[in-house]
Amino acid sequence: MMLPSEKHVKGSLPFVSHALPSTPSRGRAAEQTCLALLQACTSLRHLLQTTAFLLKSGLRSNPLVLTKFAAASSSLDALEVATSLLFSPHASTHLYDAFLFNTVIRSHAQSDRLGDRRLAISYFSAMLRCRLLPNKFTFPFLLRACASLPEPTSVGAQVHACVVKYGYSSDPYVRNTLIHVYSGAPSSLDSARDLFDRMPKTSPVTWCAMIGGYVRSGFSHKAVALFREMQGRGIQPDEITVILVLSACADLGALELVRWLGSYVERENIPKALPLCNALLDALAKCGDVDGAVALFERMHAKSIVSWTSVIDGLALHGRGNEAVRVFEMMKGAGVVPDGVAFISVLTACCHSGMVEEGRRYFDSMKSDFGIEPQIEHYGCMVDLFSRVGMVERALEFVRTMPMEPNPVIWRMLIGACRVHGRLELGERIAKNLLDKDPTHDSTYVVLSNLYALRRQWQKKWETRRAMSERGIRKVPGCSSVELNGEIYEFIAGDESQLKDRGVYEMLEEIGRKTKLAGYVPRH
DNA sequence: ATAGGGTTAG
Repeated sequence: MMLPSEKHVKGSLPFVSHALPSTPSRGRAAEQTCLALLQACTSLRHLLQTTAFLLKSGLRSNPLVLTKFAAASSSLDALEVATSLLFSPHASTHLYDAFLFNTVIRSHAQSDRLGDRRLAISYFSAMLRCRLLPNKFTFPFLLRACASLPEPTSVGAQVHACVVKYGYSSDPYVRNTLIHVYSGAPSSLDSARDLFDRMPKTSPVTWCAMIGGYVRSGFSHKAVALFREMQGRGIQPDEITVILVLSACADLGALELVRWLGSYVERENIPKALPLCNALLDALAKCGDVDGAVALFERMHAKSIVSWTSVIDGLALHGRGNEAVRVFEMMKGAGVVPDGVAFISVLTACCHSGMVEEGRRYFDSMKSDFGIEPQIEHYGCMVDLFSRVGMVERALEFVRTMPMEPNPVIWRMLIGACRVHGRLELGERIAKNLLDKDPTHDSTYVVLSNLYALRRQWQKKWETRRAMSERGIRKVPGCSSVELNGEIYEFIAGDESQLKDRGVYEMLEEIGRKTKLAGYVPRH
């Protein structure tokens, strides 16, 4: 039988397994064939067939083939196939090279499974154990894995030490990625900023790493401030900068800046790729211009699940639950399959508009129609839904049937429901329980002491306050922001200093008067 | 043969 040539294999896509020789020859021809087969792999089955060929041809010690094999496995989401071959007891590790490890590390770093990303770091250790030197490509791959761990800083700092040890600490790619890693957690934001400030030469990527870090760590106003600094230095924001700043605006409600960014994109002819349109759409909706968002949505020629979800969420957030549900149904009608995030948005819509039975139906349809296992956030939506309409028993029953341990967010929703609907003893029991589990959370104390105040149990209220201060816990003031004439102001509960002279508090009183006139009865 | 920053989430 003739050995299939590279041309033969490429021309016979999809895979033709009968073209495989039964007794493959060794050497260069086998290598070429295997590489071509790997390139043509489009399914797990192809990959396994190619693995069989690879083993039969004695190619398991060929670094080039192994590297391509790792890359092919990665794109087929079959990392374990690659690593079980690469790192089996029969493998001859002395033939490994840095390129192979880079490929394995990159594949694992890109995976959406947390376990894989942790493995990326293990493979780096394995690389060092094989006495291979990491090169300039290794660290950006490795740091990307660190950035998406739940604890980016601790692992990141260890990798940083290696960066220094192997002499890559002045490489701009590595430095940008380090800023990205450190800026992902509030505890290491200062380290990130320090690296950023000491960058000899910045690129738009450097700015984005820092701005994006502020957004991810929940410091959107700092993200906007840094964006202003960037503009002040005459650096042109690129597409990704705009996306990040829009995301900060969505958080801050900075509608004027959103509109400015929209016109900037038009003026500078920045390509309006889908993620940019989605960011603009979401920011408009979150900042209150839901109709503007819907208009943009209708103009967009390409829409993804993100676009639909942003619209649904925007409508839900502004109390337009019926429209949100209608858009969700339109999305399904358009053949877009909802994911877990889309379900959160439609459940939020039901929640904000009191649609209990609709919410229940959507919750059930997640699993039955789409095979999506509800996460704790979805259970949270349901608890919130029942709680808001006063169905405290039903909320409690729902929590009892949850397959996972309720988180503090859910307990606090229940406490809120108990308080609003007069189930004070029950609320007290839950709050005390929660306090035992997590004695460091500030607002649990406040909520409990307010419950005592409602029942006129002043002694207990005082004791709760004392326990709080004895444990050194202070209430972090609630915070929001307002945009006035293009400036963004922090708006902190109990601190009137910054906005005193700007008519903000007069406006607040005005709003308070109007809501009371409309029939609102304030409760504690 | 291989690099850095990116949109939705009670």
